[in-house]
Amino acid sequence: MAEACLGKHLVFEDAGQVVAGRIVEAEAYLGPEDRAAHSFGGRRTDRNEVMYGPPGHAYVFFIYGMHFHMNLVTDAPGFPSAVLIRAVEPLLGEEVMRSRRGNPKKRVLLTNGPGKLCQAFGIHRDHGGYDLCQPPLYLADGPAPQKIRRVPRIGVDYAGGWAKRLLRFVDAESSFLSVPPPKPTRKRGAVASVE
DNA sequence: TGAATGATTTACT
DNA sequence: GTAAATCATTCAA
Repeated sequence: MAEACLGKHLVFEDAGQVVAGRIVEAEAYLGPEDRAAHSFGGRRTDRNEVMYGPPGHAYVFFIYGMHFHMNLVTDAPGFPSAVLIRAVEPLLGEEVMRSRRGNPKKRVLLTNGPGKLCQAFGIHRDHGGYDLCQPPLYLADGPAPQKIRRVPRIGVDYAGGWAKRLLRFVDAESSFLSVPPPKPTRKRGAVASVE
């Protein structure tokens, strides 16, 4: 599921401005069993409520007092799994992104991180729960990456054994990744078939 | 009612 | 490389 998100185009129409990006990095969060997920333990709260709803919706949350993250709810109602969008490549509205991000010198700094891309897209708390199948926030088909790499997730070391799981999917050829892949290993698959 | 913490980013040493 | 910024949500009392 998370793998299928790579290459898709994330489009957001807001205030007459249209911004779009190609997803190059995503992480899977697997419901009640995943210690790194907000839905761990089956706790159903106001914040993660949307993860328990139908798939295809946006789960946006505020973290660290200053950043937003965007997820795609991926599983059936009642099972809280989601895919975190960690990085995209700018396609449309790059100037809008640039102004929102404070005119960074390097184009890559616009969207190479979860908090960065949300700021660039202008996504915030109020967009949580949006249906991603229709405007103003939606996904469109795009070319799949030629080389997809599975690597451990980022920033979830506290998750015990789950931190080692290869639940992060990246476009190996993209230069917009939030963190460069650890090793140029070419071996993939052969790990937990969880998705 | 109060304290702890996080799916991060940025700046500074 | 290390530390600070900063607040909604969560856990404890």
